[in-house]
Amino acid sequence: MLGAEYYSSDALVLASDMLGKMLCRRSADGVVRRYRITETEAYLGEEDTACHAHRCPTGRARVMYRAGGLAYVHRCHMYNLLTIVTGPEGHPEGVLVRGLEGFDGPGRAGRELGLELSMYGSPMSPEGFMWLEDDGCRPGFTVHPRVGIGYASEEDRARLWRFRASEQ
DNA sequence: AAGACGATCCTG
DNA sequence: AGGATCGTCTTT
Repeated sequence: MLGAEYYSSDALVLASDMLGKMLCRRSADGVVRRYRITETEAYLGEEDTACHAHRCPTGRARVMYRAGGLAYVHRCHMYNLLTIVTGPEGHPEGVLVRGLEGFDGPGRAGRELGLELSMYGSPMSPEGFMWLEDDGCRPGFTVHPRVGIGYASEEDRARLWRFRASEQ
């Protein structure tokens, strides 16, 4: 089980590191399901014009300003997406979960996890709804531009901050 | 109070 | 290419 210290690194380091980790979800009936993370994206601070917290510290992204290890659940169209808050308090960053094994895409992953907005800000720990476990899997990966951020600056759109685990 | 838009997905 | 569909933010 990965504890609070794990989430204190920055989102760029953690986005690739989370590939292959198990995302564990305990549902209301107590059943725990585990999903391997296959795709992520990093959102890195106020300077990142693609980040929800860019010049907007009081809106829905306010949880990104807290110390890493919390769930930032937010709605996009009809789907709830999961971003895992990372880094130190006061620096808004996080890792968007864009794919789980068998559930490609952030919306599909969120739907499978049964994400609800009431999980906003909950800790990534067995005390909360979800947590991460490391079972030793260390996949190779490829890097890509982030998706769906047409509103961001040209240089931020060009950053290769999306990470996909290689097929094995 | 009303409108615009989105870190998406599905269908045709 | 376009519709679904709702929370959040912006504008009246």
